[in-house]
Amino acid sequence: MQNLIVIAGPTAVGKTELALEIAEHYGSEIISADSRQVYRELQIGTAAPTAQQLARVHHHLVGHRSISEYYSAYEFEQDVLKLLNGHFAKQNAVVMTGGSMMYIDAVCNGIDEIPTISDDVRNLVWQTYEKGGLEHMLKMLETLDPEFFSIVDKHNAKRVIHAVEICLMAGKPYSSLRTNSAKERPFNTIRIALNRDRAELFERINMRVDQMMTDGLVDEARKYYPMRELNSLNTVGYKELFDYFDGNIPLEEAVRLIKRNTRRYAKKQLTWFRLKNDYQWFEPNQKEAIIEYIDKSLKQ
RNA sequence: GGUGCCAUAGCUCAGUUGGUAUAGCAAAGGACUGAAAAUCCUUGUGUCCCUGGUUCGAUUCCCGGUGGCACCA
Repeated sequence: MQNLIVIAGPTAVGKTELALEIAEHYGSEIISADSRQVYRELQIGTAAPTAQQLARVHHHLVGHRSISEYYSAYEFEQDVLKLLNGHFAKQNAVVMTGGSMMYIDAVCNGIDEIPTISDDVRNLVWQTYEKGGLEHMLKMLETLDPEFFSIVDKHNAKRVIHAVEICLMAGKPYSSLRTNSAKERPFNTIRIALNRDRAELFERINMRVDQMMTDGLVDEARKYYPMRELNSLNTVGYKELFDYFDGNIPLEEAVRLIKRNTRRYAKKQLTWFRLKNDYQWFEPNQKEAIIEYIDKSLKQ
């Protein structure tokens, strides 16, 4: 049986290096589960694997899209399933590592089938939102899908708007498409999450941001500044620098905010992985224990 | 050594005419099913430097310490 070894954890915890070692140990390649490293233009700010690391182990789903392309958890799920059925079909163990919570979830548990929103519908709904505001969107949703309306976070415009989009696109209520159940997978998943002392983690984050700055993050961000409206650029490390380019904040303030927002992101990841209590937790330096755990969990 | 000022949350600080207390920054907890590094919600975390005194009651007033800063020697 195929085994998918998932190595999750907060940003900057040390996933990349450990995943390389685990992959080398099992003679596997690596599937990256990172919603920003998929964009080939974003190298420095996403801490994408270096040429050296890529040479050590072959990586998949890194830099395979352009920032102008649409990509989502669903596409990621499809891409991974395709790899597992094709390229990795004969492999007993495959390593997947990254910090994108929903992407990992889409692969491990599946994601409900809903229609992809067309540009027409998306534009229409957003124009409606801009004109009528959140109040109006809530009213629309209440009519289109009273069931989802009753449970949606009514402060979260993005969720409300998306639900309306889905209803309009599908021609039926979003809630009718929600299965609330995990998909059966033909492979066994072994889920490992990495963590370390929080002060130490935050220190690593701060230092990594400083390193990104000396590696030329400002130049990288400036190159894509004209395209800042793209969703792919609504990303920590870039959006703060765009504010700096706008003249709204000094550079050192942008750097401070990048560090803070990265720390907050790490905290959010920890919350997610912790509450999905099917992860086995380790410190990144417990390589031997991790391998022992994997060996024990591998299914033939 | 002398004089003055200061000591409150992790940091910078407000305040209490005596009834155990603010803010900002930082932080903590949580939600999440096709844009998720996105988006959204909640939360003040405290020997008010220490000892003693006055008082029903002291973080607040007084004495004495301790530490810091400034000035004078």
